[in-house]
Amino acid sequence: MTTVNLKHLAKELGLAVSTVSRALRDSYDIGDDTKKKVMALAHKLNYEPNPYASSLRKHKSKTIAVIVPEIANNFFSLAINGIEDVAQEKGYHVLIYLTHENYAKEQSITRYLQSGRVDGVLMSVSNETNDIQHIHALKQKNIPIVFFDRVCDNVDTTKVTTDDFESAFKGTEHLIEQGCKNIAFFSVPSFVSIGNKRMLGYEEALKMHKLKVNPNYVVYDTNNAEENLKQVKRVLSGKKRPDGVFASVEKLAITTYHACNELGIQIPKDIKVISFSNLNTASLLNPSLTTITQPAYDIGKRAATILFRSLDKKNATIMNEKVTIAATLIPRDSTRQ
Amino acid sequence: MTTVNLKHLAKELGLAVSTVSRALRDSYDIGDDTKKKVMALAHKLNYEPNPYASSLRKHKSKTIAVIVPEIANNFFSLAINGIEDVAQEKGYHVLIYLTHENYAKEQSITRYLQSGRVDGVLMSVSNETNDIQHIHALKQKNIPIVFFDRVCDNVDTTKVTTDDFESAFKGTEHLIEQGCKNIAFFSVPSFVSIGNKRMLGYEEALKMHKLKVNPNYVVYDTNNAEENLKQVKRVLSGKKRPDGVFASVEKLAITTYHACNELGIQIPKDIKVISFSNLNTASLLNPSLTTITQPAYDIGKRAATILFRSLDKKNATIMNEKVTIAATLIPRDSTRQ
DNA sequence: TAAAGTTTCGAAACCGTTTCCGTAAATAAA
DNA sequence: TTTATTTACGGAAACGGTTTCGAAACTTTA
Repeated sequence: MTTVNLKHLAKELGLAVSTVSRALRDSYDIGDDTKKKVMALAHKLNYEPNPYASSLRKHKSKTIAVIVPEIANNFFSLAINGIEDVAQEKGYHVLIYLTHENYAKEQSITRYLQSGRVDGVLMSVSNETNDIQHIHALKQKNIPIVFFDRVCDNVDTTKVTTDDFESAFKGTEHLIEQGCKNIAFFSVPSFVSIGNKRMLGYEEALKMHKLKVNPNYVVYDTNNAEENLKQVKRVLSGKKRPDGVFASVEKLAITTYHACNELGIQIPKDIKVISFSNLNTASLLNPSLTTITQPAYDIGKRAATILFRSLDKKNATIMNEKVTIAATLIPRDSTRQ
Repeated sequence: MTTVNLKHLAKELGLAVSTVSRALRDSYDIGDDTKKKVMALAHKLNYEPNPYASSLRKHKSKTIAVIVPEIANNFFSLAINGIEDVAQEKGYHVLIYLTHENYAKEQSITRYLQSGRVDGVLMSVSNETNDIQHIHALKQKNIPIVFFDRVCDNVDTTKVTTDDFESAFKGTEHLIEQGCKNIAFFSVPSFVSIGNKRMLGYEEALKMHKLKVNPNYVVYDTNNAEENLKQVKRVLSGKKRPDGVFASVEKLAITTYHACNELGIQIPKDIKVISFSNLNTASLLNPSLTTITQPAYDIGKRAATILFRSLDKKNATIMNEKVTIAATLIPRDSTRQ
């Protein structure tokens, strides 16, 4: 009930508040025996320093924000896992904010974070985010940001991603090697970093193999499951049905499976499917799904490590660099010839 | 850079800090025109109140902690989704802590939270948690806790769960109806709330149908994927192989699929499988998996709503009640006769 | 017109830590 | 012994809000 604070400890020990404070943080100018006495009483009374008082005084909260589009998604939940692991190790706390792929929400969240509640931000932008005013506003308040996966290329900071271009290129090439000639591309809008890079990799592979890019084969995530299914079915039941699908996001691979089930299209006989995905059941699907698997946990861990390293210095400056971690292509039945 | 605070606003307006503070919070005893002036300037200068100063003074942080065993898990990520949704709506912030099913971690987290960093806690205990001292310590600091899914029955507070006993009963009965006579049970340790209740439901169904409970058919999650696979394979390759598997947690259903693949056991011909699961690809598995699906999102939402309702009152008291939300059994191919 | 009430605002205390500054005692140097 | 230096600690300001108390200025009532 009556929460124990420095004043209580000080009174009980006949010391000054400042002395107790320094003793607890093992300051060099406090005698060893007083330190011991203070520590002992603090431990006995279960003293826990008030983080708000400390943060107010120090202008440091030992807290970061993680802003992601969604959490019920294998990639993001794994990334958060990685983030939380280093956070716990470094003594940081992590606040979670979901944008639900909604730009307005993303804006109001970043807006709020200018208050100084967090020391830094880890972020994967929503697929509606076209403008970066809100990001710059945060940076101007000296709050460092590290992007992961879905980055803003024209913001000066570190971005941790997979090799999206190369992976998309290889994935598309894999489909071509398996005999596909008409390859559909299901993705997020191309102003989103990953949408753009993966699209470019896909197109490059097609060009390299003298296949033509068919704009009718492209579907963008609408952020609405039913609408997505409708769009995918439209493409798969068009007059010239594709014989391969490159899904740039897991969600649309699932949609493709459902669409094929409904339309009676057989994978991989009629159409082959490959997807960026972190499904841990990919090998158990019917048919098992060929995936380009991103090291989601490592990406989160890496991004967090970079952020914390900068936060632990006095001048929290973050390099403008791109950190790329390779994804791995795991061939399975969905692309078997 | 130079963060704008109340003092700046006050000086610029020629008002007292207290006046500005009250104007911004629309206090009744400030004139309308001064209010407007204050609001205007605050908006113009992009003023964001310092949450730490406010929390320090008010002893309220508008922040809750969510403590879960893991996050790369469909149930928990969906639950967190529900939690974050209401939190955002109510203007609360959510701190995430992962225990990784580790009791020591759970202890140190709850220990730390006694500092008053959060106003309340939403929690699903680890499967190592046998003792509840750390929970009581939190309660004695007047920090309300609401449990969800994995609860502590002997703590006086609200617990939000699914109807674990009934669901396990029905799930087991479903296997029996599909012709199973020797049903294995793969679960979490039985001192965990869900482990216990689901086990009882399973046993009750067996008794009701005059089937005997075979302790050799029980496998408990060891928190180690390889070990789990070994245990499951041991049971599935024993002299008297079960013809049905009730997986109390999704993870072990996946393990069962892998084990069957490796051992050449066919589902559902040789063995039928049902599982508590929130896999959104359950219908796409090979074979599609019969699931008992918990309304994870709703559970999170419900638990959060209850917590916030109590926090918004002055005397944060939480009823000692059990809120039960029904799970739904979705029959699929893995239990087809 | 004086007394009473209302409206609108300012001064200052307060929340719990951290930190700057100062000082008395103990030790070292001259 | 006197003077410098170190050691060990106390006092008080500061962080940025919120809240209590009170007091002008203005309005209403008798």
